[in-house]
Amino acid sequence: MSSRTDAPTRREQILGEAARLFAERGFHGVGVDEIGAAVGISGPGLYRHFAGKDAMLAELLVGISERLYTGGRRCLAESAGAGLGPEAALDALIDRHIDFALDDRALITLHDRELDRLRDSDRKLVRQLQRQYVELWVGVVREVHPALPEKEARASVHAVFGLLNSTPHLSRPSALPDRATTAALLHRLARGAFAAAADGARNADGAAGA
Amino acid sequence: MSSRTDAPTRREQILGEAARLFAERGFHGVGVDEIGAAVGISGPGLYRHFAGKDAMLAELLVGISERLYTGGRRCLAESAGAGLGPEAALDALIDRHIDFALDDRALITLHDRELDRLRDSDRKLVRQLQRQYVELWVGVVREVHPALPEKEARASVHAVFGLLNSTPHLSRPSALPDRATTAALLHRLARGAFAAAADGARNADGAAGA
DNA sequence: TTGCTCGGTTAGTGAGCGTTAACCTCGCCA
DNA sequence: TGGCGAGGTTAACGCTCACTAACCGAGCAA
Repeated sequence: MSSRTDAPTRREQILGEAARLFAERGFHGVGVDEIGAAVGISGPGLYRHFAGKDAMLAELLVGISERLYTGGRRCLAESAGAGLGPEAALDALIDRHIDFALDDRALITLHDRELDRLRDSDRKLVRQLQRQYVELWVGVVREVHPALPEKEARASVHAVFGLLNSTPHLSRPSALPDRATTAALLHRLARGAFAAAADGARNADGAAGA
Repeated sequence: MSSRTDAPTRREQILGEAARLFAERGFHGVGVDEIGAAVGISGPGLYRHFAGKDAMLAELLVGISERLYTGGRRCLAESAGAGLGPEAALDALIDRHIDFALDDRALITLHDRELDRLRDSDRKLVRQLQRQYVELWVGVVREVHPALPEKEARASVHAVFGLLNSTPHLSRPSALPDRATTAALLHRLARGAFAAAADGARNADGAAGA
């Protein structure tokens, strides 16, 4: 009984600020002194909590990949457990991902920006989790849209991730409508994209001209 | 009579390699020696062509922003000149952006990743060009889908950029279908996304519940 | 020939930064 | 009360890296 939005431990506090700073200025663009200052201690004090700057990034990236993947699995399990069909499952996956993109913008940004700064083993782990997460989506998308070939489904999933993850790239978030409207809009965009991909694949099936 | 895929000048060669390297490992992750080595000269020889590392990044980012914006304007002008409607104009914009995303993957990656490494004046310029480019799209999208409110149209355009720019993020491009198929797929995804955004906006107009 | 510019070279410098060392001070348990 | 570990501090080290200095050889014009 201690983890749920209790007072954040020092480690968590550091990770949060590090994520924000890394997302803002890039891993190499942020010094340890800055991270320390952001949590009120200075510089090398961080080494009481982490082995080094790399370790912070690794923990962030592995953490988010795991949360995305296990969260996605839980989504599908719950949806199946409730006897719902693939449409509802896809909706649930999309909504969960949108929550992530809107709530943890910094982490989303890091996720596809700083992956190659990791040690080989960590990078492999993150890549594997990402792949599994993608395959989760591909499976559901192809249940909803059986006409879509697997390769195109996978490319579509990647593209929709780009779509859903686009809001953190905005310079000033004030340009967005309120959260609920934005979430609904992103959801519609994603569903519409998948539907169009499948539609086009069906039409192009026999007639591959203009 | 000297620029069109003639032998690339040294400057262009350097810029090309720098773009590739920056995209791969980030601006701070690449040393000048590496860039030099990539074009066969070593290290400080670059300073005969550029004032510094920053200048290369600036030229790359300003260059791509300008090409996107002026390219988009030309698209619309040609489309209007041919007496075509907004649907065709939107298709042309999308296709042009897809060409960009597929041909200049490195530049697309840099474009939204390293913008804050620039001097203030350059960053302002790039931001302004980006804004103008977005507004180009917003105008056309709202002609095609008048039901879509401006704020949502703008957010949708940003999201679709994320979608179209997603392919460079792929670890290995071999996962994609061939270029023509990919381009067609991306086009369908983008159009489908816009259509769904507009559709939902129309439906949600009077009934804002579940 | 002379001499200048263009585009290289290698050596060196100075700053920034991740990391470590050495030390200090609470709070707590025996 | 005495010790000790957890979590800080400042100082310093060493490496990396952008950039500069000094030099050089080809091409070419006068």
